[in-house]
Amino acid sequence: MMSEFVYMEEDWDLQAVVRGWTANTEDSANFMDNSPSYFTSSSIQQHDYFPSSFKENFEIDAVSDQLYEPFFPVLQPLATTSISVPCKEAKEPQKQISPKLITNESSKPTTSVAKSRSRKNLHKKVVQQAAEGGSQSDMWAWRKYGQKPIKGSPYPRSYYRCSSLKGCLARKQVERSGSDPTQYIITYTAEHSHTHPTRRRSLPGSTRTSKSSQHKETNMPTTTSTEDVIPKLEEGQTLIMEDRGSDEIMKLQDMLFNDDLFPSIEDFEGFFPDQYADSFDLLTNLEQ
DNA sequence: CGCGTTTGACCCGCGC
DNA sequence: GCGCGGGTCAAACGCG
Repeated sequence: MMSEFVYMEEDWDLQAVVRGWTANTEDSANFMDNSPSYFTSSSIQQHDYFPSSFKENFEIDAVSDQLYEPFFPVLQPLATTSISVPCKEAKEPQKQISPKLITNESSKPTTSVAKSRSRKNLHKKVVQQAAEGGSQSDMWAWRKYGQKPIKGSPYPRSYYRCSSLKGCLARKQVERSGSDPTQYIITYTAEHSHTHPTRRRSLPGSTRTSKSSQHKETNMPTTTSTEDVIPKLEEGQTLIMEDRGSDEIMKLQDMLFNDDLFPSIEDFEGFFPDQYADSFDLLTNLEQ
């Protein structure tokens, strides 16, 4: 599976193509061989897009780093051959949106339709190209709010908004590539105004999956899949994810993004008993 | 009942 | 000012 990320700036000019998440790239090979150096507590701490509870849980020690490292998106400086990503916002201090502020804003009644329909304040734009079924969805919950035929394209464009939190400005557009109908262009605009939604592991009725949740044109589910997590890409960073198969990822992400239920050693032991046997033993001994 | 999609209407930015 | 194209709204409806 291969996907491409295209990071676009505020003026919508194409800035860079960031390749990610193919298991065949040299970076991915290095990632597998030298994983401890790729994912450390400090590296987690550097990136604000990890939910706070996530960071707290993972600021443990090197042993736990080794235990968890394969499951998460890894950000690293671009290789010298990669295209740099000019980013105005990156040169300015990080503007953190407080959840309280968002809540207040979203609670305001939408008295002005024109204001809510402003299209010039979406700022960042991340475009992902994925093969059919290759990027079925992400960990966010999306709700379709429109579909429009696009001039020059035989395929319509579907519009989605984040349904995890009222007032979240995150948007997502999905359209089939005109040049290659097997490819889908997924465009993310704006950013989530909240941390990742808490997800319970396979609670009956906790996740809605129905036939109606499939795109009519794209035949891609809009919620609850796992294969791509799109964090906020900053200047000079590359997202690399390892494809472990949807079932494993679903289970792992269910555990790892759950604010209330931190996985136990036993949870992980079932997933990678051989690869991490030593680490499990070590961690178990430390706890005793 | 809550949450999802569908779809026609509406709104806005932009080019002419 | 006008028309076009794209983005959003919101009512209607479906599903579990």
